[in-house]
Amino acid sequence: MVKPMTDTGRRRAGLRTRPGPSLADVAARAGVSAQTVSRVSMGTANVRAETRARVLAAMDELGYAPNSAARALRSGSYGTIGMIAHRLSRTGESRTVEAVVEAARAEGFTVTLVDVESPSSDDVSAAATRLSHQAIDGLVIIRAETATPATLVLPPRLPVVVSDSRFVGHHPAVGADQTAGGRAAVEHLLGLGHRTVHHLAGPEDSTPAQVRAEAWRDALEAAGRPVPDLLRGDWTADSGYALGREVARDPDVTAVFCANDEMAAGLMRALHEAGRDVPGDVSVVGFDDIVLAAHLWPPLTTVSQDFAEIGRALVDLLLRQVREGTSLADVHTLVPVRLVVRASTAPPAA
Amino acid sequence: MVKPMTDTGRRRAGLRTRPGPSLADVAARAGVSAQTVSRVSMGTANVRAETRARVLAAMDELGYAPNSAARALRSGSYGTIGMIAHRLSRTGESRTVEAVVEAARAEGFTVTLVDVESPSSDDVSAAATRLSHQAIDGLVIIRAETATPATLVLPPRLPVVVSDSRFVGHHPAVGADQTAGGRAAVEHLLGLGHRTVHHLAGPEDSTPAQVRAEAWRDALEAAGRPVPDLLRGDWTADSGYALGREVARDPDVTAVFCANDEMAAGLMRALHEAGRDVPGDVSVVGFDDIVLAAHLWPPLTTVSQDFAEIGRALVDLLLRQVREGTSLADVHTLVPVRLVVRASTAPPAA
DNA sequence: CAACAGGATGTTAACGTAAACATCTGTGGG
DNA sequence: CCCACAGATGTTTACGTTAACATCCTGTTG
Repeated sequence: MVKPMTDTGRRRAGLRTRPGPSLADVAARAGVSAQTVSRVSMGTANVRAETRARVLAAMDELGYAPNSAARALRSGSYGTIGMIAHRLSRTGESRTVEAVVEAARAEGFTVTLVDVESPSSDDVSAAATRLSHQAIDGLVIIRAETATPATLVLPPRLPVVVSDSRFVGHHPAVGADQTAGGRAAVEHLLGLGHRTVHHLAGPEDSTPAQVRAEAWRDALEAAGRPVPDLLRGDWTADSGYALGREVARDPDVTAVFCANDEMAAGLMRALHEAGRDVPGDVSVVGFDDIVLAAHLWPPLTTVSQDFAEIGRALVDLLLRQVREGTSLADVHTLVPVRLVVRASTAPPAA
Repeated sequence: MVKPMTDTGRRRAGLRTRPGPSLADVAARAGVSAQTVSRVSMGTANVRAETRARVLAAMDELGYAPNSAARALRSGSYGTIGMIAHRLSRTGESRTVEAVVEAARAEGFTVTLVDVESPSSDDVSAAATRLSHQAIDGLVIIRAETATPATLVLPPRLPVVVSDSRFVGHHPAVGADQTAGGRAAVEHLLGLGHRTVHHLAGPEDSTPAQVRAEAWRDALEAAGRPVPDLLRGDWTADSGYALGREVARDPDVTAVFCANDEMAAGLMRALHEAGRDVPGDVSVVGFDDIVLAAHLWPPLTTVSQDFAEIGRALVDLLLRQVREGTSLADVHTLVPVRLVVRASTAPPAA
């Protein structure tokens, strides 16, 4: 019986594969066995220098690239992390994505990205299932805002981390210390002499928005100050602008803590248009420290989150699970935040 | 000879695989052949409804998830696009990434992301090689700014698109019509009555920066206006601020076209600080239409790029190559831009 | 009633790789 | 001088899947 050839020409036509040369092709050209080529390809075992050179030359001539599917099938590891995000061009999201990609690269992993229409359990669950059909070793979920631990269904046996503290106890989580950030913002404004602080909040169904609002309320109550009605925004500068027009009409408002920088920008624009001075008439604090925060007018006092650290922590927590085969469901990493004081806050007018 | 078992227990220990049940396990449980399970899994061929139900039940009980490595090895397609980007939390980058992910999803593809330290040929080439070792069907390169067609080495046989018009003729490219955008910005300012327009440019080694600067120069020359010295920034708001302090001292400057919105924000801040009114004393135009552009003070007139369309075009061009096995090296898709006039531009003071 | 069509299902083989084991080569010590 | 040993290399096999082909069954039709 003829031994089946493995040369490049004989590939089946129907496959829309990209039919590069295989180990066997390189082996034939270099006059060695496929296993030796594999060893050179992985850079592992003992191969004579001259043999290695011959194999490398053959690889080069044939334009050999290892077939990752076969390699993964054989080795059981893909070198890839899956990541689910929602509206990933937003500041926090894109910076977290960047940080995770960066941290993953440092560990030799690449990142496969999926964005979901909505941060609901259904959409996130579906995305997770879809990703688990791809080649991934683990899964990072960025801010599954409206999903809950009870309704979020994840593929079995797949290591997961979530950047949402609500999932503590269900999945390992990493998050910025939003509570400390909110408290710091409020205390900074009270420390300047403001009687109380208003809050421009994010959407009701968002966990970070809830946490920041709670921190605001707690800090006011702890200081024995009156707690004004909360202003409900939706993260966008537009909503900040709309609510800012109301704020501008209310002379009682001297200090506003905004749940993110974009709403703060909208708010400040509304104040400018109404002829109210920032920080002369109204002090404004944001949250996120977006790139432009320092160059808004006036430069915005805000709470800075260390996205790089969050990314590293997410990847670290995930890869520990991937490598050890364990689950770290009860681990919760809290990354500190930092209040950056700029020119948008000042003592209230006498 | 005993037929080798394929049950879940007998897996080798050394492999850090995630040893889910296989087709064979499901088949055994459902009392059918592996092939039938495969058919159900793919949803393709004719399977009796009752059999299908039994197989689905077995899958469910065992928590079966298809092994994508094996599937890809067999079928030759991964359902994944590779993407290389630089500093991907920047506005243009993150919005392009989002658009590509979105467009890819619509085609049933996921996206594997790699960011590079620098947009140089070396780094991009290395990233491409690294990605080609991963499971990808094609490659999208976002703004390989300092790389050149001559020095950029890509894996053979891998379909590629580049969002950089310099690569036309070498690789299929998609880009916004930056020239038209720059021209529109300058003509808008001249149309308001300004004698000439200054330009705050991006870094020298960036193609988009070059193209925008060229468009600025051409538009001025076409109108027979003097061409002032170009102000060289680096995309950051900080550089815009630094150059803005000089601009603020020069009463001849009445109109500035900035190569991106962030530099425009820095510039406007410097003008505010110097007591120069925008647009009363100086008109400012940006480029990109970032989310905050409408809420800067004053709201920024800028050139809006259709990132969603760019993403769609990139994915379309790439998948056509993946599916047809052809290269479309000479295709160049130019996506139109749109000038958005807001409050940062006005006729010059009398 | 027999042959047949056509759908449902099973069997075989191969995708490219890497682990495990087998074999070969040269070297040094007894 | 021979054998033990170690390093280099080859051979075999299995990873989980799907294409191709083979087979089986059911109902229909001449």
